[in-house]
Amino acid sequence: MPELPEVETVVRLIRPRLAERRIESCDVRWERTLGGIDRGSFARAVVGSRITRVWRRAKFFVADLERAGRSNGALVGHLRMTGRVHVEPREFDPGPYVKVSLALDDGRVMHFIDVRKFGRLWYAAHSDEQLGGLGIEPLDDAFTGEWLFRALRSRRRLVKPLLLDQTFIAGLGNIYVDESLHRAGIHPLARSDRITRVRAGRLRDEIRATLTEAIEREGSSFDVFYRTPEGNPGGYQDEFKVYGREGQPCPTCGRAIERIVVAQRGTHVCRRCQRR
DNA sequence: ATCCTATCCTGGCTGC
DNA sequence: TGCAGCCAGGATAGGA
Repeated sequence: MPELPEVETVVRLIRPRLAERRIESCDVRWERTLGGIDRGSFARAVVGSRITRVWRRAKFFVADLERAGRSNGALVGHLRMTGRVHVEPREFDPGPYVKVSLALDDGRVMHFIDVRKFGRLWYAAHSDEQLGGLGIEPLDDAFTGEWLFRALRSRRRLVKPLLLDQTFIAGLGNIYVDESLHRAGIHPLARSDRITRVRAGRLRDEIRATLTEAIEREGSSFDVFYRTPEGNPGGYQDEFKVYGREGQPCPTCGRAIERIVVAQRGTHVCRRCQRR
């Protein structure tokens, strides 16, 4: 599923194709993708705008807009589970699952494609409408071991659901939480307020290493859904140590990886390497 | 404060 | 081969 590394990959690939482009028209095939406004309002808001900057926050991608020389809010997107973004020539066939298409002034078209319809492409007068409640960005300098230690201690929750909570740390999803916890030797059912300073520091380092390595590999593609905007799969799924490896040996100790359910999420864990 | 369940969706898989 | 039923999963709302 698209998490921080996948969205970062998407942003890096679409940025050069969107920056400085003007939106000339739009075609909305599934209105609910717009997240609450009707297609007419959406079109009035975005058509005629120029995209000034493309960036990422957590699992959101953002395209800042400007019209008549003045800031005009932003397009804010979330791929949820099966969303994809393509920026392609007019002749490109986006397939049956395209939800919103934005025609650009260089002849290309940005397509928002989504099989399961959970993804969203909002127009926001201010991007904080979607981004305001998010927690710390795990690749920011402010995300230190000491910060994480204190933050974990200030809550009394199971560590995995807490790491998935986007108001706590923004950008991690099921895959990278399982991988980071394994690399840090922490059991997903560990209580957040019982994690020591040393182990919190280790967890911070492993979260950052996991995300950084995944970005280098252009994300993870373990099923048919996630592809880069150029249609290529990512490569990080080959590095998974626990995710999707139930019954297979732990790369560290050889014990069979177990699959349990934590917070209604499939959770992959090595009982020998990960301590509660 | 925290946890649990349902909801949104549909392709793909399992089992008969 | 066909089909019913279940599952995955990010985020959120509402209830316990």
